[in-house]
Amino acid sequence: MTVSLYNTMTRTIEPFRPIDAPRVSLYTCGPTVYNYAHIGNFRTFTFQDVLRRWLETRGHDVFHVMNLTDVDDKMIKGALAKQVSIGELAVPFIEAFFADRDYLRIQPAHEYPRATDFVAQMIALVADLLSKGVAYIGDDASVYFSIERFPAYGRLSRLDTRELRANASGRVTADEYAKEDARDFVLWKSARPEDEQSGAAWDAPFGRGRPGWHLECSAMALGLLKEKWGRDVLDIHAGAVDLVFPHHEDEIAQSCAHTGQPEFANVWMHGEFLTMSGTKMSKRFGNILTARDLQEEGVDAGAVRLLFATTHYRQALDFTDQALDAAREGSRRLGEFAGRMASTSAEEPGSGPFDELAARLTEDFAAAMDDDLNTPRALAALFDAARDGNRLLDGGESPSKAFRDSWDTAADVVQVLPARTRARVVAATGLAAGTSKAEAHGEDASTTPPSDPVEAEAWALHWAGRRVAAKTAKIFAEADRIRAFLAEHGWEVRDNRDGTASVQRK
RNA sequence: GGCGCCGUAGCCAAGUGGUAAGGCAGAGGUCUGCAAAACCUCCAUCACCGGUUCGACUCCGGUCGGCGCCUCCA
Repeated sequence: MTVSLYNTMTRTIEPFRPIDAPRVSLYTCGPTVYNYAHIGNFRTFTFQDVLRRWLETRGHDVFHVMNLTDVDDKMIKGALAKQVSIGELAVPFIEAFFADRDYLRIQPAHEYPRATDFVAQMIALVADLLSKGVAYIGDDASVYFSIERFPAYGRLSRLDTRELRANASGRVTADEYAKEDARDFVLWKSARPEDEQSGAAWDAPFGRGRPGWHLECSAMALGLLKEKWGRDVLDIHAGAVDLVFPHHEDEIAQSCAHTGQPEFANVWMHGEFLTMSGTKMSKRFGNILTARDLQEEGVDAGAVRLLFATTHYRQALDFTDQALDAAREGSRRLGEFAGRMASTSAEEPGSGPFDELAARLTEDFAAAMDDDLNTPRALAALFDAARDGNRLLDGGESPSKAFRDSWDTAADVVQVLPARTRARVVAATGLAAGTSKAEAHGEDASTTPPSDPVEAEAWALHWAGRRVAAKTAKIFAEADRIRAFLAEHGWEVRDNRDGTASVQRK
């Protein structure tokens, strides 16, 4: 079996054939760093993360580039509002983006080129397009790409089959267009005073100005790929659906006109939107939820990723509290099982039934993922394995190495387990490791938890130990009282089958 | 106006021309001092109307409803 992916260019799912296997070049459109990225953005980045992880699991050597857009209208506007340069505006938001990425357990790309670091390459690209005659300088001194002189234009978004309505989205400001054809797009915008003021203007042979939006991706993708592997065609280019037109369409035009290749990328992948109460999450609608909002609410990234993974990446996903709660609970259950399995000895050879489970999990998970990253089905395989695995554990079977490996592989690709899977265990004697005898008798047991997380856990374990002791002595009222007391402080106590107890922060 | 997507149980969500994965919630059990966890059982006929077919949720046509894109939005 090989991985099959839906290609927006052909509108079909096709077997993925790298140009130079096992090498795979992956270019994904990153954030514009004028603000915090919202979870709609991160849904896309998470889908790309799953894509990359699965390709790597399948043995591909992935070279992943994600650009950071640090020069465009929004950057300039934001910089002017804060009286800083676009470069200064970008720094904190890039840092925030990386922090959010780490929170969501998205693997770092190999390269995060900033548009402003590639101005020289972009200028060279524009110069080349001018010399090739597919670009021209308009009346406003900006440089435009001529659609007319690039007949292949419009293949990705099927432009030939539709008619464009001028400014149908109402998003175009009153830009005067000094273009020969309404569909021509800008490669290089001549400098305006506000560009100069925010540090967004560069000298170029064809006039001082700044790059058009689409230009950076072509310049950086081609530049880095050439440097890395000497190639000028990408294996996969991915982004969200709103980039199909015009962004990716224009990238193709620029890039192919420059390289002379028939394709800029062999596979184009686009993720659907995340909506909030049914409408697209967008800064312009004000219905924004950021990753850090969730983090501050104490939502584990595993739950967020499970929520994302329950819907196929090409389907719209409506973000609701109820859906998030469901994902939290599911993630918790998977984590519970993983924790149970981890607490069994890995030394034991494991039982046959677990080997059968392993075979099924491996096969079902891979089949689902190979089928255009069908994460909902892949999760079903994971949940099946957890259920059946729990049943085997209940029956006293021990997990085999094959099963552990299969589980770890699957769990690693989707990353839907909670970060904290295991509750610490306190022994049946009622004494946690390191607990002194005096403490066990309660002389200096504090009734308020320490603020330090490590000490707090020791504190909770101490009380859990006292509860076990009370239970052993059949003083159930005391045992119940301690459990309620710990619950008040956010700790859950659980009795295990073997007479031990565990604590976990709620 | 053009192009396109979607409508499956209380909620979320896969899926196949032959009678519907999985998750959450709910109900009833097993276990348990209690609780939790875990496991077991139960819980849909796939928006509506026509058509094609031996047979459609799955194919075709239409209706209704929701959503996206249409020049710098992930």
